[in-house]
Amino acid sequence: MANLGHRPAPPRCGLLPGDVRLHAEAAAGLSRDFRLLADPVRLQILDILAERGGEVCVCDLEAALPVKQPTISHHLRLLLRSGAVTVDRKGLWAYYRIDPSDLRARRSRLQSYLQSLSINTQAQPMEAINGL
Amino acid sequence: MANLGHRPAPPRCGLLPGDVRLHAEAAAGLSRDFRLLADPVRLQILDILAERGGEVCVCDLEAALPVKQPTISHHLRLLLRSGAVTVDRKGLWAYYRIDPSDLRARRSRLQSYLQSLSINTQAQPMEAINGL
DNA sequence: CCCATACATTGACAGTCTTCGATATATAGA
DNA sequence: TCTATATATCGAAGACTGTCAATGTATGGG
Repeated sequence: MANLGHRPAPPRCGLLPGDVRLHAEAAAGLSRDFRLLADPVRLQILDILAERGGEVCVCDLEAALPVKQPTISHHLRLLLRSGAVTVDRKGLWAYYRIDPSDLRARRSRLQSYLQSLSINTQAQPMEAINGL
Repeated sequence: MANLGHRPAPPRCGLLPGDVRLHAEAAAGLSRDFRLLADPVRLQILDILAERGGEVCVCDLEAALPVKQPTISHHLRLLLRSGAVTVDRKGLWAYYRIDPSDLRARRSRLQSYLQSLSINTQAQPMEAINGL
């Protein structure tokens, strides 16, 4: 119905129906993971938290980063709500730290997506992927 | 000059000067990498390109994805300008494919950042990291 | 109590991003 | 040359995001 004589016989145009290997739901979840890391300030916050594991208060971050305190609190809330970091409040201070198990899970997800991208670009046969 | 008697002796507040392990420039570059992958449609496009390595035209993507053709062209342009994909125009069709070496470089960058985050969260002594 | 400090929250603004209709460009068959 | 198709581009609308001043909340010293 789509090829009535005017098309120059496209090699495989319109062959994909509506189902893709990575369906919309999984793509949305993955994109959320990537989006959390798609901001330079958040990347720096996580780096500082990792560098000094466990004894970083907000004022430390404020001193080290090029943004004001409300902005840092905003980013920390995003990191907190996504589960990437935890808080430990002591007196006036709030000590944030990376949640190691969450980080592992997150890295595993991103890695396996990026890995799946490169399987077929290395000129490997399809059978190697279908086994996953 | 900052501790004049009213501060309850904060453990290490304000210790970080202005230099962080991950400086702003590197963080900006990394965040650009993550941002490219921070959209579900782009993730699906890359997945489809990887699944069928090399013979995917825009109309294939249009048939498989939940967005209209101008949107797909827009995302393809972003992927193209960042170097993640290449085009091969033949007649009416444009065949996009993943650039394997760019993908490798990109994955290596993201991986080494995520790796650096987890070193200190595994309860390792500081000396192990200072050696890097 | 009063005050200083650390951090959170609010509200507003500016910039960016995604999306799509409309339109343009290019290619190829008749 | 005329028409149909594939893709690109333009322009605008709407949503989302990062930023910060102002303000609120809680804690602790004097």
